[in-house]
Amino acid sequence: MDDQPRLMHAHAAVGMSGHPGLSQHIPDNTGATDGDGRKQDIGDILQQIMTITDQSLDEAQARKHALNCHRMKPALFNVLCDVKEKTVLSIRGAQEEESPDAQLMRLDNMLLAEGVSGPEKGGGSAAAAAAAAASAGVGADNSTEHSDYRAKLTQIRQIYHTELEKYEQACNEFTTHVMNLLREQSRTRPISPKEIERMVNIIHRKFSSIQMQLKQSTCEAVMILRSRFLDARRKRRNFNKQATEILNEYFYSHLSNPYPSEEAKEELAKKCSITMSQTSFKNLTDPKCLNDILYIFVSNWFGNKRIRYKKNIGKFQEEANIYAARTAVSAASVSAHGSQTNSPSTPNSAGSAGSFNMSNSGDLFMSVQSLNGDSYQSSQVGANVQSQVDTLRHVISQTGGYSDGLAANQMYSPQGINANGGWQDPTTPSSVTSPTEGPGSVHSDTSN
DNA sequence: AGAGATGATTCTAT
DNA sequence: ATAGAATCATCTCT
Repeated sequence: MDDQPRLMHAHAAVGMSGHPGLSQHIPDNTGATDGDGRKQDIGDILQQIMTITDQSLDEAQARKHALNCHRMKPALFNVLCDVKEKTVLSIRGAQEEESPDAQLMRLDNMLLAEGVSGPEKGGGSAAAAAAAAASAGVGADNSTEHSDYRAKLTQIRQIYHTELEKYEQACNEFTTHVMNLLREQSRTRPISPKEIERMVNIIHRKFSSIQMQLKQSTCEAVMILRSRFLDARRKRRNFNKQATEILNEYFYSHLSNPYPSEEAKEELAKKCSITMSQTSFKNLTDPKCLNDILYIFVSNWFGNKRIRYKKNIGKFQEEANIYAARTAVSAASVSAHGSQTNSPSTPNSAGSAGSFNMSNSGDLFMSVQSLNGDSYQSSQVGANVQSQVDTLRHVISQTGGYSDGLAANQMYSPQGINANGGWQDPTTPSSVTSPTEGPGSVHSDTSN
């Protein structure tokens, strides 16, 4: 601290000796013509400046006035400004300009993507909207969740904009205030306009770092909101029984190629939506939205089903038998009806409960029919499922010569599952596979 | 409470 | 873009 006066002394003395305009004033100053006298004079002035804060207010005011009126004041002021300029620059030069721009840009981009900053739009980003749409189908109170999400996002948006406005206003106010203050003080201490400008920059930087914090916490809030919302997506609700039956029936009746085409999936989604809309999705009023969601559900369901069936065929055997038998029963009933009504190709839309509306009777049943022609008796139509299964097993074991367990296995996957356990040509939609199958194929899929 | 079932998600390959 | 595979997370049943 005590170095400074001496430093100022030295600088001032050196600065002034080289100052072209100052030498003119000096002889008038005290009447002294030698350099020592000048130094003495400046030293006095500086001394007065240094001690000005130690004095009482009145005294100080008087001194201030005296100093302001002093003839050498402008020259000294300029010199002090120069000196200060140089020292301040050398101090600041090193530490300025580390750029937080990259992070700020990232935050800005994110806020823009999330729909917090930028033009107002309904539900935020595409991703968030998709998440919202997907999750809207999950819970019973899904649409409430959806609007909840949007409401919270709007809330964050509002808070962000309010705070941003506040910061901007505060920044402007503070800048103006500081500028006025510095301008005011520049009358009594060496403050150049350049320095004021620099101070304004410093203030802006400080405020922009605050702004960055605001942006950061806004981003965090959005992330938290989103993660909470995405978590809600995992909250699953099982399909109801009818919907599962619809899907299972399709699956087991297309076991050789359980890849429903887009249209088939849409139709399955529609079928499921009838039952689902009354239970799990009763709050989802938009049928288009419901179908879209169910389409995804159907896709998921088939994906899971295929993989799990393939992994453990034995486990699903019983289920396969039941659905095969059911299909057989309904198909037989159609066929029986057909022979009576002379319309054998009529699709079974009134068959077993919840059955998918397809003209196809299913792989298994077609196998049985083609293999056994007249052995499947219409008198058995309406008999209980178990007896149907037994009959079918019996028929298969007779014609195929497989043992019971193996027969069942072979029953459902003769054409479809290859040695690797994969279905043939999984990418081909089931609706277009049948005509290209081999001569021994009995797969018939005329749905859609 | 724990096991198993099941829908959803993510990653990789095609 | 879609399927398979692995995995996660939740639901349901015992």
